[in-house]
Amino acid sequence: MKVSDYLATVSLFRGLPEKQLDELAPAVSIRRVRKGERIFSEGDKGTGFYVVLEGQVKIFKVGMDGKEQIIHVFDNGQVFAEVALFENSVFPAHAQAMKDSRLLFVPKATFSEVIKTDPALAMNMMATLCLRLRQLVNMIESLSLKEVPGRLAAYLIHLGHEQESRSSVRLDISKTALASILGTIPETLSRVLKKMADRGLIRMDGPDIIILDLETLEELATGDIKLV
Amino acid sequence: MKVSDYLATVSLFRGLPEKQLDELAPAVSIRRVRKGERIFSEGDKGTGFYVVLEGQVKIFKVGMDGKEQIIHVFDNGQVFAEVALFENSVFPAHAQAMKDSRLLFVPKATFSEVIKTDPALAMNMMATLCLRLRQLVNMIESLSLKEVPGRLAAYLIHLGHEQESRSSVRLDISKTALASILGTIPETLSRVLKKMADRGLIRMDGPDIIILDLETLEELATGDIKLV
DNA sequence: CGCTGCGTTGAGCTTCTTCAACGATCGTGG
DNA sequence: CCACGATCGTTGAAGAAGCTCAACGCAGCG
Repeated sequence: MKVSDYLATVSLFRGLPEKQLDELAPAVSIRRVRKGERIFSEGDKGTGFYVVLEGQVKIFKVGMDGKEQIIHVFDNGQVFAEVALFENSVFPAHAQAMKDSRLLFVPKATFSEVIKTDPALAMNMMATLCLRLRQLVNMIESLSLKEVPGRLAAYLIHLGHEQESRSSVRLDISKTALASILGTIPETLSRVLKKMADRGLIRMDGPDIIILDLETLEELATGDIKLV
Repeated sequence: MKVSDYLATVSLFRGLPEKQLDELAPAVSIRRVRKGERIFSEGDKGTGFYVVLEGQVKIFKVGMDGKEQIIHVFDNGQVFAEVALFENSVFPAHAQAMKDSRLLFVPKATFSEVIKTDPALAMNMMATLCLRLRQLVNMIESLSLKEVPGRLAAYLIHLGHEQESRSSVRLDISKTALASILGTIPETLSRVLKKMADRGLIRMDGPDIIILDLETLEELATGDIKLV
């Protein structure tokens, strides 16, 4: 598989003429990282951005006590760290592989050249950035306006939509990581999950969660009811 | 003052050839809103974006109990609601004037035309979006990793940098609004401010806050110490 | 086999919110 | 000009939510 074929599968590059892809291809490189390996750290100078070819990557901040807040988890085909391209400054958070992964690295200079001359690529990039903005706004809403059960319910529903399965959902991450995404700690998540199971809203089966009562979950997510 | 002169003062349009500005100018309109007036609501279709010529605008989400989380406050010269341009969908949050304001409205279609043909404008726009992204990431960090005193300390320091005054800081918003920005409620903010004043970290004087002990504030912001 | 990381459970405590009340300020209308 | 209501900020007391700390089971893996 050629590099330009990889590029073509990335939504960021969708619709780009082959000519442009061929221009990018020779400059990109593939980086393999192992589970747990740090990809970059907050404050590092951004020399380019990444595409996840295979594996899983988390973007996170660390509080002074060591507690992690996961900002984002990226899977196959997704682009991350584009922020570094436009502010010629530094990464705002850390990136670490959650599984053994293969990443495509696109150097800033090369990409800048292409994007300056290609409005379509610029439009794609802006769409990607806007999508990300939207997600972060929702995350802020969740963190500040909802309690943990509400956030969890929203997350499960979201996951259900993503996996197009109305009844069963697979967590593709550890529960510790999920806790961090939800802005809480494993103990609290465990208790909330248990409570949801007790109430008959879900059933747990290892990495799978079976949604038994979607309606009540939705009421939890909107804050209409509480999980007392 | 011509419309294109207004446009030239906006950082988003900085460096644009006059020709492009003239192209935009006839399509934009000025909208006056009064304090408290809703500019758009979450879920509204985005038909364009805005520039604050004069006044102050807040972007916020509302929890089901009516509690507000302010995502952003925009003052003179700032652009907001650009998100609507690229996803042809809806606004992710509400916008409301915090003071009587004059806004410039730039319709989506016009802007899209120009941006497609002008890489410089596209680059500016991406820089704006990335800056916003960065701010939101920091906000998420704050909300999930720091306690209220830490968030407040970080906010005051940030304000000090912005206003380039190391000792005195003016809140250009109500304390209720500040509470919402910090993801808390006025009562809690009031107590924390009082505690900081008691500890000799700050002194309050109406809308001004005098920073007496920047060093300790910074330790609070990083979580090194607590405000017990 | 023992180690390590993950998940779970319990007890106590901190932080923040809720609810209620009150003072101050400001704009408005009598 | 004063009185009134509304909004904002403050303060107190009580309660809820989630965090910390500690302990333990369990699985995977060297």
